[in-house]
Amino acid sequence: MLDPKRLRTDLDTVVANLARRGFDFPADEFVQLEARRKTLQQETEQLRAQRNDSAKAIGMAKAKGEDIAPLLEAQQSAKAKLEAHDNELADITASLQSLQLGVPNLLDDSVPAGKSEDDNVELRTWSTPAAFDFEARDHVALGEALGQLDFEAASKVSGSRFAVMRGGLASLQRALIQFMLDTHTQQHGYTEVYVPYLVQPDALQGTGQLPKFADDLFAIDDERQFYLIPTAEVPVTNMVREQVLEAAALPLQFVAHTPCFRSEAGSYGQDTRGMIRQHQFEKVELVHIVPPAQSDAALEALTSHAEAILQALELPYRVVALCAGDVGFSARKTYDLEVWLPGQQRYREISSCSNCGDFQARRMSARWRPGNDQKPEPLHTLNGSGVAAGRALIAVMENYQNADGSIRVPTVLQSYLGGRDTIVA
RNA sequence: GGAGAGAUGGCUGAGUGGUCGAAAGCGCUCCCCUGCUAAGGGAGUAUGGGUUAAUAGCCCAUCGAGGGUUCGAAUCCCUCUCUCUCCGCCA
Repeated sequence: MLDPKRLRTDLDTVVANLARRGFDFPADEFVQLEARRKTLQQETEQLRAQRNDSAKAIGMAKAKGEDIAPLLEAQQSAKAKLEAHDNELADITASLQSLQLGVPNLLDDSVPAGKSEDDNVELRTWSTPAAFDFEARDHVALGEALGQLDFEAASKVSGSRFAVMRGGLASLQRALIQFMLDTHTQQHGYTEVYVPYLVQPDALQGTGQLPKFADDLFAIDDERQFYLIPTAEVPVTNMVREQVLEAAALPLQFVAHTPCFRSEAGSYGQDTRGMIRQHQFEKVELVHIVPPAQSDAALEALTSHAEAILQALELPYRVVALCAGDVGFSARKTYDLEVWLPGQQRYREISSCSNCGDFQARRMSARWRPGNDQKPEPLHTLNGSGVAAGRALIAVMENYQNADGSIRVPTVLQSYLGGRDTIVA
């Protein structure tokens, strides 16, 4: 949610900023609603003040034993008027609210111009893709040849966009997750958290998935309103909702491993081969909760923490700055890490690191107190994958493949697999 | 799943229809007094919104949430949520 004060006082700048994303802010509608809200709210509050005064007067008159009948009569007529005002104000407020909940975050000035992912800007690359003296296979061919990746079994159980893994591959994914968690907690100062995988609508509204992106989510068919989390960002960031944190308690850095569930509606035909795009995948997520002045630096730090994982795994990758048209709804700036996949001969997203500024904090009312005598202010929130385990597994398979179809285990993972250095059929 | 109790400001805890946004205590902040690691006196100390140059005033809202009754609700009624205790069940 954008700062409502800014929307009122600095609308032109806001509209121009949102236009960079290709978002057309309904300025006329907003100004009209806002003007109506203002007068209506003032009138309503005035009526209420009058009612309060009269009620007090009635109480005092009654205490003195005076006749209160005429006073009561006057109150009756004022009551209907107040009620009408109340109702209209509630309508206007609801309209304004839903308008505002659908508006994406403002972009940071450093976000490059552009419309789609084709306009993203490569910032740096790390390492160079290895040359194979045989034809590199993709993870599907490798996994099926190993007999450890089974899409047929998965589709029998759950349909398309699911995978079953067995043996070495299943263990390898677990090792990756374990390694990532250990690295972030032991070397990068994160606190590991375990969180619910089912969340309520308020949490999703807090991080920005709702109300606009309900189609991307899996809702539980139950009288209780649960959704499966699309990312750990949702439960982890919402841990600070409706709180006022003391300055001394900040910054917070959390890491969580969770499965993620995405409906992938609207991605028909995209990445249908293999497990690049699944309804269910494992991810290690990093979340920072910081004072506003620190969020720019925190984004760089968080990104470097995700990079450290790929470096330790010796996977070639590049860092791109998302362009204006590609930055997500809640973010004001995003870096993507893209890992090299020999099977596809291209870089694919494996981590997305975003600074959401105060956008999510406003939605969930997560605040901090800058100083003893100061009022609470919205915090800044950041999140990033550190990294997506399913895609990390694919990257390891494809980059570490041998001519015979076996897969070498990256050095840092070997201790997690009982010293094993190769995955074989 | 069954039975019961509860939810008030940073904390403890009063308050069952009328100057209650809320006593008191604790904590915290500032000032005064005091020559000393103490005590005493005074003032202040919630959040959101509106208005405003203003985190100065003033106004509105908020006593778990949402409805209702009433001229008036922390107080009465209804629904829901959560917490605690006991029993049952389970990982």
